[in-house]
Amino acid sequence: MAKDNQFVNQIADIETDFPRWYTDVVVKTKLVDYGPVKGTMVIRPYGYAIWENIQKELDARIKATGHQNAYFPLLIPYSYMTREAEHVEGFAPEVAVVTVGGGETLAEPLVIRPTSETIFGEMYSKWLQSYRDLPILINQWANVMRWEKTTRPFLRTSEFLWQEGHTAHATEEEAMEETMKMLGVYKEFAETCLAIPVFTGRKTEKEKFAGAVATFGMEAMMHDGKSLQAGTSHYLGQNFAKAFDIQFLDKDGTHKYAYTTSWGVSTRLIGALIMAHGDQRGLVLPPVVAPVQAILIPIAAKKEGVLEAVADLKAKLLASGIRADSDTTDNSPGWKFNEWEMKGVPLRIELGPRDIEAGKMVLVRRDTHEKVEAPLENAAETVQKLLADIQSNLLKMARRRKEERVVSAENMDELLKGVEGGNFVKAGWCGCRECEDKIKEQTAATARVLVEDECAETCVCCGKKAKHVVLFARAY
RNA sequence: CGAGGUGUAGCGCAGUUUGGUAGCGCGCUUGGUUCGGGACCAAGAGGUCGUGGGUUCAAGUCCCGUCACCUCGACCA
Repeated sequence: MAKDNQFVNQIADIETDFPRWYTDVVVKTKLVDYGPVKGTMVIRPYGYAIWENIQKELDARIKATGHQNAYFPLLIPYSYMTREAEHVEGFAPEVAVVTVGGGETLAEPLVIRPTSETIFGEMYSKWLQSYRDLPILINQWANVMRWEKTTRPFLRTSEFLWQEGHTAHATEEEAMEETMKMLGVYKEFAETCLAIPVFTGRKTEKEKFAGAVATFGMEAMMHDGKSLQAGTSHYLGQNFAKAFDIQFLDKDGTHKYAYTTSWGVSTRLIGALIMAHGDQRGLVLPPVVAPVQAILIPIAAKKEGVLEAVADLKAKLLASGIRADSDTTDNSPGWKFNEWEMKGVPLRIELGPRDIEAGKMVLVRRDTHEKVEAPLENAAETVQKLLADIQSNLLKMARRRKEERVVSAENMDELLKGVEGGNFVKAGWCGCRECEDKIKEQTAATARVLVEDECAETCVCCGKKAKHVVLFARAY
């Protein structure tokens, strides 16, 4: 028991000190380390492997919906930023600007992209001639930089990795369809791969992307009941088309502005993963994106045949596509159990002399801590099945939490009580900015998304007739 | 940008009140014994005390400046 406490003390308490728990976990599990420049992070191999798995799964979905990958430049002429009024207003305060190159002051300053609508817009206006050229469906995987005031690894860093899709369409309907389609892709991806159920919906004017006509977001509930915006999809209308002259000659012989969209998810998803599934022992990674799906721990490794059996089993698992690894260091088994649990590996396999003699292995699930024995024969199938079960169980548990922690509020007291209890709160809203601001001021909760197909009588704040039902929550 | 906090060995910290040869735990290296929930023994390596100046016979410690990072707020994927 004493040793148990010693272990627990290595990470802050998840219930009472969640922020500290988060930073403890990301650093101790070697997902990330702080960079020398404020707000920057080094994504270490273990963390980057998660990102690669996210990329692999999401990229396949982006391509399956007809998009192609490309790469646009990091540096954007400052003047591009100023062409769309709302866009520059939103992003100017947080761009990093390059003013010197090769030792000389530049004629025009360059911004390090905070997002790429402007340079995509500029290029699309060059490339687009005819309605036959539409739609243009391009995605890029890139880094972007935003000079954030306060930062936390994965959740908010000055530089982060993401994918940004930028599309151009002939009609409003098509562009809107694209916007919703990609929001749907994100939702399916989050649930299937990350085991994170999400709320999706339209954002309020205040929370909208700078320069968009409408922004749709997906919000995920974290362990502490706060919300994390895990992805967004924007319908840009003709705002950027007009600012960048993205025109085409239509069938009817007239020039028309295109309708554009943009959508993105970032390395913040890794933060979502950590905060949605983690527990007191550390990370809990869904098998689909876990860098190591099964960790093999030899017991009494120096006894004859143990290491050979471990290597043998590992090879078998690898051969059937399971991301298996073995820990053959000199640390004690107990040390390894705790270490790999903290690192969130979905499945641990113990193999010792007694098991080998009996032709079996011991399997321990990270999600339930359930310990089972299984024959070494057909080990790969057993492991595959367990991994699939862990994946679906994580989603099930997250879904249950998500459903249990949505409450309704009729007035400000109920709204405050709701969010203080770590809930998402549904409430009526009159639609005015004053009420939205007042709610934030009094409850620290913001409008996450507008809820469709639900009605409310009155605004939770002013009591006037409600226009929308809004999902309120405190957010990261 | 506002409010707090912290900079001493790879990591976590003590030492600063009251100035007097740089310490502890973990980790690391070597050898040995161990191994089914964070093992143990022995011997080692490792620090211009964030940085610049000042006071002093003497500064990790006192004074002035400065930089960085962390946390919390206002802004954001």
